[in-house]
Amino acid sequence: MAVTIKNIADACNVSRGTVDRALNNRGKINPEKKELILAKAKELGYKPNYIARSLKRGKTNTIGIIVFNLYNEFFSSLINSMEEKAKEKDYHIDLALTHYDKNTEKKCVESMIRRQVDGLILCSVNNEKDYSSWLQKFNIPVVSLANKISNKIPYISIDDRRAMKDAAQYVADKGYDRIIYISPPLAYEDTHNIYALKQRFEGFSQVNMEHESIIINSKDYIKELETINILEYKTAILCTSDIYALEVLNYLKEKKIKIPSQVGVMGFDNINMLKYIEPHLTTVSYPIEQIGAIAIDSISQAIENGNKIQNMVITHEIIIGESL
Amino acid sequence: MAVTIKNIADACNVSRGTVDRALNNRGKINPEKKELILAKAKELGYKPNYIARSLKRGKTNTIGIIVFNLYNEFFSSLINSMEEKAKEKDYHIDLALTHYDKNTEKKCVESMIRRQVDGLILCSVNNEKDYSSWLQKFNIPVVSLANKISNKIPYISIDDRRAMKDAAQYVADKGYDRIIYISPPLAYEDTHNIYALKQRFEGFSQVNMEHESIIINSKDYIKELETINILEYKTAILCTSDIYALEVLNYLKEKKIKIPSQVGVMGFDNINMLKYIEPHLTTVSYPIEQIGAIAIDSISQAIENGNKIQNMVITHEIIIGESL
DNA sequence: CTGTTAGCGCCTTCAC
DNA sequence: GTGAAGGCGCTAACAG
Repeated sequence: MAVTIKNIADACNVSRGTVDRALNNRGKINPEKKELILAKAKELGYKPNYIARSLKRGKTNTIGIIVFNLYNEFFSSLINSMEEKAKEKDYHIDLALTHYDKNTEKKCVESMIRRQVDGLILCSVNNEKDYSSWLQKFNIPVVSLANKISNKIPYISIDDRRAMKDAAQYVADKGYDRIIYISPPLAYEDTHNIYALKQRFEGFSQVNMEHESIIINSKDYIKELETINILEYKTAILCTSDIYALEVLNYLKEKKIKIPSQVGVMGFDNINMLKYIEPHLTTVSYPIEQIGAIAIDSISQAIENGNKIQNMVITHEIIIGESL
Repeated sequence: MAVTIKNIADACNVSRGTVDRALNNRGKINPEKKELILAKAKELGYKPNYIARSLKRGKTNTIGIIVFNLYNEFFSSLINSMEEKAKEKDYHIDLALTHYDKNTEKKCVESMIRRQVDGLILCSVNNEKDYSSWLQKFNIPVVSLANKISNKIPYISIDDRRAMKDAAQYVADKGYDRIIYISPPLAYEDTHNIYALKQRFEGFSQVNMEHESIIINSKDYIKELETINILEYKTAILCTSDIYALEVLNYLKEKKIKIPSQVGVMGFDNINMLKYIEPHLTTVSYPIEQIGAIAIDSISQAIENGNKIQNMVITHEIIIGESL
C-alpha cells in the first residue's frame, strides 16, 4: 500500500489537515512541525495520489488527444509537440487512436469523458449530423485539428483550399498541362468527415489546366494509376498527402519513369522524413508542430480561464523540391 | 455538472445501491426498476466517473508508457501497437516522453505514480546505480524495452549482441574488409544507460575484419566521416540505427559516392519508412510492434494475476537490401 | 496555528 | 430485492 497523508499524520502525531498545510504550503503552520512533516514524507516516500486530488478538485490536469494513428509521421510530430507543450503547462496527455473509424472515435471520446479529461483535442472523421452537439454536451473545451467538425467547434489549421489551389497553380506555372489528382479519402464522403480533403479538392478545382484532370479517389490508387497513360501530355501527379506521393514515387521508379523529366510529383504535409527521399519531393508545408503547440496553449487557457477558443488559420508554404 | 449515480437515484426514487446494481448487473434486482434506471441513465446522459471508480477500486486500468520521443519511427510504431493491444485488453495508455534525459525520465515516472498507473513500460536512459530499486519501491509491475535497466527489471527485446554480431558477420561475408561503425550514444556511457548499444558493440567486436575498424561515437558523426578516407579498402558503414544510416546515405549521395559499389551501408531496426528509401537499406529487423504487444500482454497479466514477468528474447533477422 | 469534519462519486458490505 | 452507510485519499471550510 502506498503512503497517504493519514500515514504521515499518524507518524508525526498531527492531524491530516496539518500535514496538508505542510505539504502544500497552505496557511500558517509551525515551522518546526512543517520541517518534521516534510522530512517524514520524504522518508516514507510519500507521493500524492492525484486520483484522489482530481476527484476532490474536479480537475484532472489531463488533456485528451484523439488522432487517427501514428503511422503517418504527421501525427507523431503532432503528438510530440503537444506532449512537450503540455508538460510545460503542467498538463498530462491522454492519447487514443481511432484508425479512421468513427465508432472507435466516439468510444475514445466517451472513454476520455469517463476519465474526466479537462479538455479534448480531436482529429475527427465522424460525419454524423449531430456530432458537434454530442461533443458539446460534455461541457469541456474541444479543439479540432486536421479536419473541421463544424462551426461550433474551434478549428486550428491551414487554409486547405487555398493551399491546394496554390499547389495546383504552382504545378501549372511550372508548365504542366495535366494533373492526376490523388485523394483516396474522397471516396469516403458518405461515411467519413473529409472536410479538409474536400476543401483541398475545391482549391484544386479552381485552377484550370489545358487538359482535363484525372481524379483518383480509390484506396488502390497505384492500381488505378496503372490503367492510365501517365506519359500522355505533360503530366503532374498531385497528391493530398506525402504518404501517397511516396508510394507514387516508388511506383514510378519501378516503372523506370523519370521524375520530373517525364512526370512531375507533388505531395502535401512536408513530413520530416522527406529529407531522406530522392528526388526531394515538392510539397506543401503543414506546420503541424506549431498547430499542436497552439492547440495546447488555447485549450489550457480555455480550461483555466473559460476563454472561448478562436478558430485559427496558420500559413502554409510551397516547399520546392526536385520532383516537379 | 456531470450526472452522477445519486442524480439517477433521486430521479428514480431508489437508492444509490440499486442504481449501481442496475448499471453494473450486480446481484438481484427488480427487472422493471432496472429498466427504468437504465432508461433514466441514458436519458440523462450518465457517464460513470472513472476517477471516482479508480479511487475506490485502487486500480486505474491505465498503463504508463515512457519513451524517448516520437521522432524515430521505431517509437511511434511501438506506441501504435501498444495502444491497440491495450485497448483490446481494456487498458488505457498514459504517454510521456523523456527526450533522452534521465531527470525528465524520473519526473515522468513520478508523475505516472502519482496518477496511480497500474503498471509501467519504460524505455530507459537512466544509469543511476539504485535506479531499479527506486523503481521497485513503487510496487507496480515494470517492464523495460529497448534498453535493459538491470536484472531486477524484466526486459523484452532482441539479443542485441547477437544481432550486431550477425550483422557484422554478414558484412564480412559480403566481402568487405573494413567497417566504419557508427554509434553516437557510445560517447554517453557516463551519463546514460546505453546497455543495448554496448551489447551491440560487443557483438560487433567479435567479428574480425582484415583492416582495423573505425569507431565513430560522435554526435556529429557525419562531420567525423568527412575526416576519413572512406574509399580506402573495401569499406562498409555499419550503423546502430536506421536513422544514422539514412543520414549516411544522404551524405554519400551528396559526395557522389556510389552505394554499394564504392561503399556499403547497413542500418539497424528496419523501420517502416525504409520502403521509400533508395537504395533499399540492408538492415536488421527489430520486431518492435510484436514486442509492444507482448509487453502489454505480460504487464496486464502481472497486474491482474500477480504473475511475475519473464525476460523475453525475440528473434531478429537480417533484412537484405541493396545498400551492401 | 491546529484539529475536526464533510464530501468529491463510486463501490461494497451489512442489515432488513 | 433494496436501502443505509462507510470509506478510497485529498481538500477546504469551520471551529477552536
